Amino acid sequence: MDEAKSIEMLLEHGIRPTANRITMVKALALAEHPLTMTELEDLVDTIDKSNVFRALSLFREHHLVHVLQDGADAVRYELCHSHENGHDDDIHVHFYCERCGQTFCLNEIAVPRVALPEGYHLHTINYLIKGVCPKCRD
Amino acid sequence: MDEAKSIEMLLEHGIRPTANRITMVKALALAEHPLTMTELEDLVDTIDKSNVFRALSLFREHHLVHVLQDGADAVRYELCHSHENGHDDDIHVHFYCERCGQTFCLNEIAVPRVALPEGYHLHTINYLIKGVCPKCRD
DNA sequence: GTTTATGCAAATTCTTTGCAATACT
DNA sequence: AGTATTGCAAAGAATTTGCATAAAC
Repeated sequence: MDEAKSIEMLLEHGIRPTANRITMVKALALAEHPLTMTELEDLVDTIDKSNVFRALSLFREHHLVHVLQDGADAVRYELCHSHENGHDDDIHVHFYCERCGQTFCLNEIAVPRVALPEGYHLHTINYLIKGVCPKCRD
Repeated sequence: MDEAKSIEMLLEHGIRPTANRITMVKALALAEHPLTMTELEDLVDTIDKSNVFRALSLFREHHLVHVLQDGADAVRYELCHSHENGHDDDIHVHFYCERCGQTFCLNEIAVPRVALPEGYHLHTINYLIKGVCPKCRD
């Protein structure tokens, strides 16, 4: 993702596009997988982890990233690809390979909905499949 | 859950029923919600946390408990209610209330399946809905 | 008597906060 | 000037390991 696009994304979400934040958005966009905070820290290693933490919190609040847990109980962050109404509309299925430990986005697969009991109000859904990926299947 | 039932559950999963483990199974069974390791530690506070940790790891390996993440990115443990073929068959929907922070098991709602791309092998699914529960809805 | 489980202490890792310095408007 | 952002350091919390003792078989 180029500079201009990163800045645009930040502005769209009401976040001031500082140099660090732009760097972080680019790193998140480049990674094919959702990143842990630690992985992101390593990718942008000029930026202090406290700042990475605070920026990610900000991104979350403004729905620029969403959060998911991988099968190894780690928290991972991923850029939201759509965000029309304050909700995360791009809730898609994630796959965690128990052999290689990688987390994949299955962007093409939409999360199936369930009928919630009376009174429950849905905001977003995390759908994570654990298993073995094609590469590890052999 | 009574002593005998707890022992039976442990034995069924090939785990030696020590006093501590029985206590832990009872605590997990009594709790209506999935518990974090810390919560379980507090419930069984005569047992050291290292032992709680090791027992939970053992329970996981033997599919006596399964793991899920709540909406606050905490790891929670819950007794498996069925376990016929080495997989968790009782994969049901969980609901995390963003207002009160509680995690509910919606036992009656089965997790809908998706068609996985070629080569992916499914083992289990985590389905977590985040939103607002009836009590917090007012 | 050998293996397994336990408690205590401590190491590790991950997350979060305080605060002074810097950059932005 | 005034507000927002940043880096550094350090605090806090959660998880994990080493090792010596105790319990189970």
